Amino acid sequence: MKPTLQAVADAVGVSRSTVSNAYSRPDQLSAALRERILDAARQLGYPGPNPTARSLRRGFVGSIGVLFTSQLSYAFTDPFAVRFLAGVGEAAERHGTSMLLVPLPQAQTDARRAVENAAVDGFCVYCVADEEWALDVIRARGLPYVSTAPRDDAGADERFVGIDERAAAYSAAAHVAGLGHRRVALLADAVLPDAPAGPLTLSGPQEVWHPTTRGRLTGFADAFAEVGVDWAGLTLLNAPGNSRRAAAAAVAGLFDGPAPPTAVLAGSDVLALGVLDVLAQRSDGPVPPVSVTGFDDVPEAAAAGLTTVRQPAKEKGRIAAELLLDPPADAAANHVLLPTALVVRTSTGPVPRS
Amino acid sequence: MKPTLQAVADAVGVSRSTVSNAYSRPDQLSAALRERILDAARQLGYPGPNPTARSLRRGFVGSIGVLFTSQLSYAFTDPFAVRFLAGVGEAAERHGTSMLLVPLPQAQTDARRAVENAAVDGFCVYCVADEEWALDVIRARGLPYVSTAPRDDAGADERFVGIDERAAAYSAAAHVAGLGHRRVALLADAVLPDAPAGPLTLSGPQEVWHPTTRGRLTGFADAFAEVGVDWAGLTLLNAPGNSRRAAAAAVAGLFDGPAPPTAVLAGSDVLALGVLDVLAQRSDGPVPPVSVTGFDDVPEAAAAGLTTVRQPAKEKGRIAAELLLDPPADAAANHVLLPTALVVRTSTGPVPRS
DNA sequence: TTGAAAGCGATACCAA
DNA sequence: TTGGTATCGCTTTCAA
Repeated sequence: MKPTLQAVADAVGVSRSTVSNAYSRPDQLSAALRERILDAARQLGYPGPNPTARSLRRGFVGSIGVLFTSQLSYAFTDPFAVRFLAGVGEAAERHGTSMLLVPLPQAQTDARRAVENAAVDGFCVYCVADEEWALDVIRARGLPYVSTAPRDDAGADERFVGIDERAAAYSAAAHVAGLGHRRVALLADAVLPDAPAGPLTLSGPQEVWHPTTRGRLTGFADAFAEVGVDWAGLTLLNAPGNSRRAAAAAVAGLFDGPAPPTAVLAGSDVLALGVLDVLAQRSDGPVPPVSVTGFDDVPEAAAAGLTTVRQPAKEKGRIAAELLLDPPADAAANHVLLPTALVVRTSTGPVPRS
Repeated sequence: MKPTLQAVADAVGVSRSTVSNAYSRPDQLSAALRERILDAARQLGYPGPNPTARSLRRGFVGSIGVLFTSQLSYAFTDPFAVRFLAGVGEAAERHGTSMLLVPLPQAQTDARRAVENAAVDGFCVYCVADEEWALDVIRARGLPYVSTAPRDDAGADERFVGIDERAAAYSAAAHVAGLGHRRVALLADAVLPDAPAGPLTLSGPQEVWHPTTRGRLTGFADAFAEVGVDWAGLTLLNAPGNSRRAAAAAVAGLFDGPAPPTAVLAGSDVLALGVLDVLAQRSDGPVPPVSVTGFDDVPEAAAAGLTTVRQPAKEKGRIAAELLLDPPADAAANHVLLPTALVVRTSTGPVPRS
């Protein structure tokens, strides 16, 4: 039987309250008595107050949840997600708070249950797919949360950290348009739920399912509309899962037609790198170069010479956690927009004369 | 006031037990009643049983802790650690268990407190530095744990997953020795606690502080002893923090002497990459090439052409978590040794004729 | 400075 | 199938 606080109290001959105070409120008893209690505890092998019982009584846990609306492995596989986590960890560490990573089962019902059962004081929601159901549960639990995906119906008091997806995407597309590209493919994750990898037809970017993807595709479209290429003139490709492999699958055969695109704008670096993988393997004779852009500026992008839009990944995580751990009094400050920057490298260039 | 289970019971006109059963043991009541209860709960905005109260009563939490005896940021920065985490996540996901990442404050006392307070059912201990104190706390709490560092006094029942550090390191060193190198530097993290970056003198590898580092350095020494280079003939360098930067600091000036080493054996890929960084920047005239080996075979190693010892990172994490989540009945199976393999790339070559 | 008593919100046994 | 009752281990007024 593991010793409890009661056992220590009995051993020393004081009440439970006093032992509790010895741990949590040293100023409530004499230093001597405290020492005596702590000694007895050591003697008995009492490991300190049971965390769960303490949490129940106190009403808070001392840890924040990080929710990835996807497989948990995504959190450690996607380079952007990893840097986001690093930021959360930094803030959590400074705050003396733990991070709980909650895996979500595939089935909706079980996933809800998982969010309901997470012993946390709040959530950072890293949105990979639909998250509305998760936010519902979190709100029902009365827990605070910070979202990183733009939400149309976000209340003014909703805590958010993110970027201006549309403007950021525009900057990349305007660069490519400025280089003269007109036959262009747009490649993104989660264009529609459950759509397979490959081309897709939508009547406009507003039909895109995922809010982040929607923002980026809209920005891409903005830039090309300005140079006379409307939405119908762009090739839209879905790459479910946001992986290099998905990107490769999505662009399969893309360059084999009579008038292949001269540029591919990807919704993430990971996808862009997947496209570069494919292009690098096309050694079937001299091929006109294809311009490729990414999004995020993950570490791998620099080595690959990828032109991309930089957004501060770690910062995003850090701020998300800080917004959760000590929310600014000023309501407006709960909505943070991070800066982005177009980083031009070697993966983009003028349209080749054919 | 948030509704409690009691409130739901009152609303439906049943007892608390029945409501509890509706959530946790559906087979204990009629489907009709269960529906009625769940409906009422929805109506009242009851988010399901309070996780903390449930944990207290049930005696377990449903999450495992991952302990990095270092800054939490290490977990997301070090490529090997990230892959380890991915493995843990995979197992946790399959098991429906959450992962708690516990940041450890610098001060020992606070760090102990953090381990005492973690609401988990067990720990995966990823050893970066001294971990003995943490294991003490965990044992006092009566919680199971899995260690990844070889421990001299490990009981037979201690769960462990790792590699034969010494033999693995030997394979790399033997390769380098076989190429003819005799003037060699060994570079490692945590050779001695609190030692600064740079050269260090020890009377033998058994004096090395950290068990993992000790194993690897011993393996290196084994190989060179076989070709007549004893411990005193090797240059030992400490690189605290296991970062590229630490490696760079450690080898500063190393190649400027009259008889510089022709090879550097690093205790990790990260350190080896740091050495390659330094070597790449030495553009002061034609320099004889220096052979470099790493350890781990992280993703970055391949691109850098680093000769290294591969160990299965993700596998290690996965098995650690599995050992924790459902320990094999067979005691011997609680001690898992993973295979390693020497991967020869371009960073090693024959000794240049000077 | 110390202790008595009242929960925190739920679960599980056992009886009905 | 359902409900009563006794905990789970601790914290926190409040009174002494």
